[in-house]
Amino acid sequence: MAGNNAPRFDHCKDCPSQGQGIFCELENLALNDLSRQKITNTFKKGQTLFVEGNPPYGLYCISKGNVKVTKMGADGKDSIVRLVSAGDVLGHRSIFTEQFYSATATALEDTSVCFIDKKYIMKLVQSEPSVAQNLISRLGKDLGASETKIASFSQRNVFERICELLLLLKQSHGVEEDGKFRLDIKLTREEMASLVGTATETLIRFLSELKEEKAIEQSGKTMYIVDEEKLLKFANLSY
Amino acid sequence: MAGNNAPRFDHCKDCPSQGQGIFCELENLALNDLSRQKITNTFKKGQTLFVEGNPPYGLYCISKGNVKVTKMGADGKDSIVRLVSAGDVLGHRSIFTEQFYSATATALEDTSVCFIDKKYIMKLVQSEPSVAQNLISRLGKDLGASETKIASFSQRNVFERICELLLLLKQSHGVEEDGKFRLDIKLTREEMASLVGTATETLIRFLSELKEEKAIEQSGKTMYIVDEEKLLKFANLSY
DNA sequence: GGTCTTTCCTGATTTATATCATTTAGGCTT
DNA sequence: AAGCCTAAATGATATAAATCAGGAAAGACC
Repeated sequence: MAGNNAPRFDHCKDCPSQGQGIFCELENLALNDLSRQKITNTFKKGQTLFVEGNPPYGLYCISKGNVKVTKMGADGKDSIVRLVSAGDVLGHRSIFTEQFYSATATALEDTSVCFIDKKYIMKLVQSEPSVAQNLISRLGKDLGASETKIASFSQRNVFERICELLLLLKQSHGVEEDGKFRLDIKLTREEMASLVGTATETLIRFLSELKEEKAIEQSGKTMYIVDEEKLLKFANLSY
Repeated sequence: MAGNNAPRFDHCKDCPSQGQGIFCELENLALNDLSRQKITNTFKKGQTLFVEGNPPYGLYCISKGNVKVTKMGADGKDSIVRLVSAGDVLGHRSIFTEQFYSATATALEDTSVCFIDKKYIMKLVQSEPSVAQNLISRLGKDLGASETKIASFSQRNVFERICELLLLLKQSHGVEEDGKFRLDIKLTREEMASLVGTATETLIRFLSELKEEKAIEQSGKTMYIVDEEKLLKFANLSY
């Protein structure tokens, strides 16, 4: 209906999060209302959705692209504390804790994001138990992943954590392509190093080792998981 | 009314969590019902409330004592990922994610805990928006603390993390006593080391250093924060 | 009060990883 | 296609923190 260059107001029922989003259980009527309320934004690679220290404006639903969540360090060295992908929500932590954003969200590639006003999402949580429950579930999973990472820092060395990261990325962003798994996410070495909490040089060294071991492959910027078993063994994991 | 040795069914309105608990906004009627539903348990130091890998039974509300949440490592070396104190809830993460317990909860001292059945708390989240919202807020804060810890692992050295831990403990368990702050929580050196992700010997060395610097004091098993400013400076923090 | 066991503490040594310093290779831009 | 810039890779060295080892308190138990 809308012209070619008109702003797009896609309906929520066409969202790629379908089936695992927090609004999936909403009735048609409520979903229509939500669709009218939300605003669809696009962010280019490197642009920030929100910045640490600012007051939260609302909830973000990623419909396309990957986003990193970072916390600033004392000497300007940021750490990635979470990755958020299409179908995930973002900013849900800060809204309900009545705290300012405790981290910065930056687009890793060109992303498309639905924004839902704080007031509206607060109302929705009051009136729609399914939304509340899904938010609780989401936060619970995020907390679980976060605590797993904390334990990893204490219990595993850098090499093991790198293998663990590759396995996690395979799980969340792996796309099967003739036997291998292409990682459908664009991360620099620096970003990967930040994810496991090590120096960039150290990460690169171990990645080279994993290439020699034929556990991973690389073609241009894209990385492939070739031998998952090997990574599992290296990481001292069994999942 | 009840006899001296009868099991105790204290009413929720007498709970020490008052004012910050997740059930505070409940009407009298709902609170009475909850009080009848819950079971009050006691755990001695070292006993487990629940164990990693088991299915979740329900929600725990700590009414007295401190509890550590640990994740097992490959070589049997556990890491503490969270501390839970009187007024806090526990087990809330696993209930709604439909996952098994991803960690073990162990009493650090003799504790008193209210247990609320899984079915009942699920129902409560559906029917009482305030409970849902408080749970979201709790989880959000937990996630925030957890991600702060992740960033600390990447950005700070062991000495800085130890100072940070002492500051956090002062905030959560500090009791002012003639100028100093007594830490009202019983942690072994091994447990403190686990909290910052270092070796016990290393932690002890740095604690000795902090004693020499007159930043902390110790009398028997109890620890005192003497000079908060110094700790803030050492930790490279400003909060 | 004395033994036993656990926790705490200090010292010496090793090692994993950070840091510093170059080199190489990909991606853009013109 | 040549040049430029940023990211990736590798080598050499430094260092923070782990590990190994032994002793001193401090509780626990009889």
